[in-house]
Amino acid sequence: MKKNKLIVICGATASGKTAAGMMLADYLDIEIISADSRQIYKLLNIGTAKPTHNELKKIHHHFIDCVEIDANYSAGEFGNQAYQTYLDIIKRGKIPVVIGGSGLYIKALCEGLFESGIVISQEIKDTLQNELSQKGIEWLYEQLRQSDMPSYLLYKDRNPRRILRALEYYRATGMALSKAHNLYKNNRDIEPLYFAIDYPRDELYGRINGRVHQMWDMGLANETQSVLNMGYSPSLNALNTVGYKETIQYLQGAITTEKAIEEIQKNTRHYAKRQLTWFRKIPYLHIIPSKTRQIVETITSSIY
RNA sequence: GGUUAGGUAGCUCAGUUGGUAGAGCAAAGGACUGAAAAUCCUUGUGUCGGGGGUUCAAUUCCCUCUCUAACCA
Repeated sequence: MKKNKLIVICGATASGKTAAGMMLADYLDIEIISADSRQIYKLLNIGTAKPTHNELKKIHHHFIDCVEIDANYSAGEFGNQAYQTYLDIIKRGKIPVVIGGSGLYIKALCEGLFESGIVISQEIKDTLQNELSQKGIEWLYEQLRQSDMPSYLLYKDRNPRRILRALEYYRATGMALSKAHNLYKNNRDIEPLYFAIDYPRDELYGRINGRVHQMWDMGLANETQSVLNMGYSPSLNALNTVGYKETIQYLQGAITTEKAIEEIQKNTRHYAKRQLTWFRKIPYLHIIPSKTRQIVETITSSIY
């Protein structure tokens, strides 16, 4: 099967991905598939640095503002939906361009996560959550040893999220997650062309610090307050997001404005660092210096 | 000028009954196939403010200088 090339622009937060997309649109007839796990939510605008109304009007963006803030969403779901969107864009004769900072979302779209069609019940998840808080991570880890040896060896760091995930899959299906990974491969007929926008670290951190101030001045606190006023719980996954979790603390009176801004800046830097770790390992990654002209030139020249 | 409390890792501090020191945070690196802006792992040598003294040995005791804070003049 001949694989279709797919342009993917990644990069840490605040590295100018949106702007790069806008530049590209002047040269190519593109539609953007956003691979961003937070811009996908409705109501979260300022803190997620969503593209502006004008930008959204200029280029058709997919997967922005399309999930309720209290919905359970996942990378796998995104991967499948975005793949359909990708096929549709191709069919209409346009060029799809993936832009985003969520590494796992990009992977889910371009490579596909494993696919077994299993939906895990809330009951199983809640039970495991209780076991974690009552019996502790070591007990769960031991459960994993008995049910899924490869995962047991893989998750030596005792990351509760990953152990929980492996166990819930096992309890729901009776099959080890590691086995399912090998059994249900999901190959996509996509040949991704990865481009990463690169900034010197201190310059990137400077941009992040500046942008957080902008967000605050644009009314991040008001936006957060109005979401809470609608009755949504502060513990929603969507609100467990850099920018919002600190602002919630501020609104609750736990920290000052200055502290909130500092914390958001710091946590955004941490986030950016994790993104860079993820992107660095992508094979055949084209690294583009942070000059928009070069971004367009590099991308257009490499797709033909 | 005087008194007191301090000057220990980038920051906030702990500690050594004298044998050259350790936490948290920051920072850096890493993992991550359905919660991923999430979650988790690894990494700590620094003239222990300067100088002198006592001692086999001082960052730790003594003297002195210096800086900071508070209070008293």
